[in-house]
Amino acid sequence: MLKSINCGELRKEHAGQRVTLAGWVHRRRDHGGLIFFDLRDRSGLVQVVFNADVSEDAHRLASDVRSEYVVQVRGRVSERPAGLVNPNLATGEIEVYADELTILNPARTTPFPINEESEVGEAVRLKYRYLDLRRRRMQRNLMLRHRIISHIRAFLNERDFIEIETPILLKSTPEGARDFVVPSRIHPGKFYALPQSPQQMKQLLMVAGFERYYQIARCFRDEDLRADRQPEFTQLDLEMSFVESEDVRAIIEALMLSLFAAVSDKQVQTTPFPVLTYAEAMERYGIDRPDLRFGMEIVDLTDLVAESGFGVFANVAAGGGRIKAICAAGAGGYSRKQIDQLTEEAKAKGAKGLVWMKVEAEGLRSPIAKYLSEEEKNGIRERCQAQMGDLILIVADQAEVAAASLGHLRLVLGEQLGLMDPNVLACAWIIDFPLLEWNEDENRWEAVHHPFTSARDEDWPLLDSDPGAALAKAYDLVCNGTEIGGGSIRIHDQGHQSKIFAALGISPQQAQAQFGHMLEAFQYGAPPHGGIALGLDRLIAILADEASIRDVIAFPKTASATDLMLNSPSPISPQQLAELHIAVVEE
RNA sequence: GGGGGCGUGGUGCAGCGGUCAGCACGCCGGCCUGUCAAGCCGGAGGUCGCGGGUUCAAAUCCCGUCGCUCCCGCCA
Repeated sequence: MLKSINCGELRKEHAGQRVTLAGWVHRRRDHGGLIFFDLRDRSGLVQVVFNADVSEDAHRLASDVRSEYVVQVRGRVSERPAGLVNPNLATGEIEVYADELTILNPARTTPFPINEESEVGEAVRLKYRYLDLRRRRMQRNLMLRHRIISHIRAFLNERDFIEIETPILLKSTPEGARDFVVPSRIHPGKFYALPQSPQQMKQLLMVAGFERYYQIARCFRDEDLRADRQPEFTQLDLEMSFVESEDVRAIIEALMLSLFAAVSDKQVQTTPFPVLTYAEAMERYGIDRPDLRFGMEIVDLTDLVAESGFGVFANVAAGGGRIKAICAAGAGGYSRKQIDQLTEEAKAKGAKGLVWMKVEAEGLRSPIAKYLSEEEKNGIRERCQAQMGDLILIVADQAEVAAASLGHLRLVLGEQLGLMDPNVLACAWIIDFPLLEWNEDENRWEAVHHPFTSARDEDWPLLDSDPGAALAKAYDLVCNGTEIGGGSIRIHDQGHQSKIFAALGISPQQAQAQFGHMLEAFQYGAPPHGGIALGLDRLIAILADEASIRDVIAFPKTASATDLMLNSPSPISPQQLAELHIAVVEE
């Protein structure tokens, strides 16, 4: 080893010891005859002192050293004199008097500072990702990521789960996201697909009798990117045999609580995690992944204003729509401009307009106040539990539009009013999702979760009569308004699976071609089973207080799915193309 | 596919028709034995992303384009 101890581990009790350190020069302070280095390795910083009186050679060499040089230092650990202790440094009670310095490797001036937390444009960070990763923020994030994944493995191993790897070269399926495909050299014109998730494989592992499987699985989806979506991302993929929804949720909830306690100072808002039905979430929060760190729930005013003198309310109510509201506590002072912005936000989600009411000493102040009776105004105020100084926002529209637009406004206001406490983890389960949803464009039913999801036992007959009303044995885990996981109890018999395929408009021939292996497997004694997949990047980002999952991934892609360091994707040679039987078509 | 924001020395930013491309940090040189964002003195460094247009005059206005980013669509 080129070092005897890590920089950041040195403490007062090491005083007097002779040590060898190796690391990067974080910062250099040159006082002429006296030179200080902050020497950095993964463990942290320690101050190294070069005194011309101690070693003239080392001191002379030290004056040539610059930031980010890789050096080896030998010297004696010494307690700092009184008054020279640095309380901001873990190693601040000591320093190392160097008598020997070796430059292991010099460094060019870096394109951005490594030794400070200043903002740097993301393009530059990504081009020099290896330097960005040297900075404290990314070191911290990736070490947190490691601790989280280690904890998950230990927790599941302890509970008899078996980690099994599944193929990266898989088969393309029509359902779901766009596949990344890999051409076959051996089979002209044929392609593998990268897994969107190991869904089918993990079910087949249940058929194989492993009973409890997990995998830290890389998944690939060729869709457009977002702050929380990368073309490749990591899931905790998990599957269990002989379980019901509650069993899967229980083990994941226990895992989450144990994980949070182990790696985070954040407070879990509610345990056990609240369980909301999808319908309830949509009704109260206008979204299927509500941020439960704050209230401001959506209330329904339809019954109060159905006969209102305000024509819009009466007409919407008469037309089968709903009049819904949220009450933003303390936002009664919002300016005209601020309310206009809220109106734009509501319109972006489909609302035709936004009615506002300010609760003031003289009563409700609102452009529509004059059209409302005292009874209506009092009713609204009471239903909204509005206090003096609050702002009530009302949308009258089809139920879905009213809910979606108010759900969006709720998040905008939650942000503006500072209601999203970053030190709180508000987790919840969302259950009873619809099994199917109607795809207008393709004029057919689609699986909401995936085509292997079981309907609730009592809902199977609905597939024939009212497919949209059937609810699934599916569950999502939501934390602070982010969906961090989803799963379901699967279908484990051929009959139900065929019924789903039929409902999805997949012919028996198509089903056989695409999913024949699954249907066949179900005939050989498939156990009842279910599982879940957690988006680890999102979970880690929440725990790391990062807004983008790029900041918890070592080498992420840009929003346009490129790698600025590798310059990928890139063309391949005509020889490679020929071998793969691929012709590139110029557009 | 669509909409918004940004692009100016190495980094972060200011300048948004005409003195002037400026500030901070960094970098280079000098001085300096107790700093820890060391200090002091001096210095170098930019075809203002790229292309076109408007104008007597463009970093500044317009069009296009490229890159980064946020959002919508998309993401079983």
